[in-house]
Amino acid sequence: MSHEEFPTDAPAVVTCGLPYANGDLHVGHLRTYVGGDVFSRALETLGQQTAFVSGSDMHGTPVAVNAESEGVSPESFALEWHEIYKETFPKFNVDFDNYGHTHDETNTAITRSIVRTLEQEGYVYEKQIMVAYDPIDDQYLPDRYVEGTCPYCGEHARGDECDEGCQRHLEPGEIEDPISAISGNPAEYRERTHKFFEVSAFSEYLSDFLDGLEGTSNARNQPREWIESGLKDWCITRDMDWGIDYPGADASDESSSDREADGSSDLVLYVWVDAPIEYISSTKQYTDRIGPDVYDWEETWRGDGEIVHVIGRDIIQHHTIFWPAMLRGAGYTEPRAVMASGFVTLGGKGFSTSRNRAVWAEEYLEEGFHPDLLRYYLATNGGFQQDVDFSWEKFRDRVNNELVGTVGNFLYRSLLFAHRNYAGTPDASVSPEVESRIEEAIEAFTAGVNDYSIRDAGNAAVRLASFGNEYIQRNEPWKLTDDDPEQAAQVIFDCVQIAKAIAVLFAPIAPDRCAALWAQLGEDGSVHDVTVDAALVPPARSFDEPEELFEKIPDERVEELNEKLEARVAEATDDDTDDAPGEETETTDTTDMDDIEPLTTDRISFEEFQELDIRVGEIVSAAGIEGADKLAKLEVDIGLETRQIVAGIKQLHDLESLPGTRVVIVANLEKAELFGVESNGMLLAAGEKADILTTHGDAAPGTKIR
RNA sequence: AGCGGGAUGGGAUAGCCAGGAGAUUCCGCCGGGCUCAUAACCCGGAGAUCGGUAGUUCAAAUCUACCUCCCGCUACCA
Repeated sequence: MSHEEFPTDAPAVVTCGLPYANGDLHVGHLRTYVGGDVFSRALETLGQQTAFVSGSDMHGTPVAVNAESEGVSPESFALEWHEIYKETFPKFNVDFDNYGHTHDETNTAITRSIVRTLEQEGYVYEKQIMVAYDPIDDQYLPDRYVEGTCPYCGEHARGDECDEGCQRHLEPGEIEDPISAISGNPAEYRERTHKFFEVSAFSEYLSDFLDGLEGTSNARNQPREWIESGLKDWCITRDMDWGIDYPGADASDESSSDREADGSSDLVLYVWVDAPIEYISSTKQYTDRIGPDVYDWEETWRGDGEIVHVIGRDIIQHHTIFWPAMLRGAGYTEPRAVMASGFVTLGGKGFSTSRNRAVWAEEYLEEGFHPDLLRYYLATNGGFQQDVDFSWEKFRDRVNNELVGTVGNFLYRSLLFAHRNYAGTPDASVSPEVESRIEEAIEAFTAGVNDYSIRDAGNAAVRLASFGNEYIQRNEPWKLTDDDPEQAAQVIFDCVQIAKAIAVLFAPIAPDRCAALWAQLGEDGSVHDVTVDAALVPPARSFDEPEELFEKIPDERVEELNEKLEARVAEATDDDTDDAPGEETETTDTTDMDDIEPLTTDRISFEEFQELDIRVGEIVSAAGIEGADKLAKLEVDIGLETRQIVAGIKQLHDLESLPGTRVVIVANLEKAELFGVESNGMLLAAGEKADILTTHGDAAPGTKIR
């Protein structure tokens, strides 16, 4: 299916993946929201009627568990985060037309209505499954509420997946020796009736849907595997209180009070059912607020709307399989595009919230940086689906060279010249050369939007500014004011026209700075209310002395920020060396086996050596990691605790003979995830053959090596 | 392991989907210019056989196959 180019006559909605209400936002998260905001603003600049919505994702086991551990209700726990998000986004000029949350009345009502429709259409069936239950606290234990032993590898595992061991996803009822994660009570299994959504019925539809899906290619390609290998039906209910109650079979259920009625009484909907529905609900709330004559949510979601989902690439499947199947089954409009962003790395490595290795949203602002700078960086640093690396150095370079040097400088030099010599725009009209160059920029901008490339759209303005610098330089108006005043006026008029075009075309990326520029140009109204045509409308006659739009970031600031970050990481790392391990993993390589090569000439200090916590350990168990050629998972007793360590020794040793072997490990190496298995330390071994180091005597496990 | 995304001058990135003059932009480097401008800006130059191998083609960074190395995903985590 091919789509008409933007702008179309239909209303569009741009949605951002819902932030999950249980933690702070960092620069990595911001990428998706900035991306969505830029895209929706750009659509509007093209003249497309657009709603931009999102909301907080309030439900789910993690919220319930975290709330429990803090001793507050899930609702107030999630609402607290919701309020924070709601306040944070505008600070980055991410201006949703509506920002709701999944627990509000609108979402509850629409969710129930959709689920009922799916039932009526015959897409939902019941099935008995085993669910863990805490008989002492009289509580069912879905997902992460239960812990126990993995039936496959014998590791300690969470109810939903073997998070420490083999990484398998566990079906409810599979885990052995279940205990409650909340109370610690031993749990038992009970047979429960759950609801399943017949996703498998949609495989043909979804396959066609993907063929016509626009956006980034990863969103189109990644889910194909699932369809080709056969879609599984989807359990859409959970045994818990926190969530949207599963709508009763009869149409008469109103609130959530009647939950003891029948077999499905305690069931709430799985969070991934009501989360995307918030896109619809949020749009409806927008309509409710401004009136259907301005924006009609039903035309969008039940008519011919242009639905664009902006998400992180980790939730592609939800938006390209489950969600369109639900929409289809319930008779809603299918999405036109899914834009799945790549991740943001920090200095080449993954963000790690537990190690505090992150640049937090609040922190960025507290450091005094303008939000538009970060927007520019995130939006234009690479293709949307590509990973983007953030570092203060790169940030400084791009701000100083591109925003200050190219864009800011062009605007300032032109407008200052215009103001000084003409008190505004000189009397002239745009030259053919500049007019066509601006038209070119508009085309590039439009093409960028239609390619779902916010980078291209953003660069259109920067390129135009670059042309402006070249143009003013080439024409040297400062020489012409005396020799050829008419020509000087012409050149400066052109420059002001370019400045105005930049204001229009760059506004999606830098809304605040472009609004300031617009005002500086003496234009009426808001730059956010105009469309691309305004770029060629003659500029206002008079304006005041301009101000510099962007400021340079001094090198010292970068050093300072890097030091702060390092110090913080060091502190966080120290903290968890000797106690609770953090949950987050880091993408680092521990597989680098030394070749027999030259000696390193760089010397390290004794202090640096002492930072290594090297210990004697004893292998308790060893097993190959399924699917991996070289990796083996080891349990190593290091006295104080038993560590899981992944080592590249699978084919080099007889794993069965390893238990009992005394080994040497680095205990404070940062954690890594190898082949999906967490490695908490490093086994020392020599050379390509991985000759395992041991001790000569019989030092006990845990003995420190120095 | 399967699947997805990468591998392009010193660094970072574009192009590839719609194959065609030895390739974009930013930084860095060398040389020059300008002085309106936030030591900014403009011009010129050096520098890449576009991860490897084999194909298709008159023609491949761009298509196909295989391979290597990174990153990610793999459904009842959100």
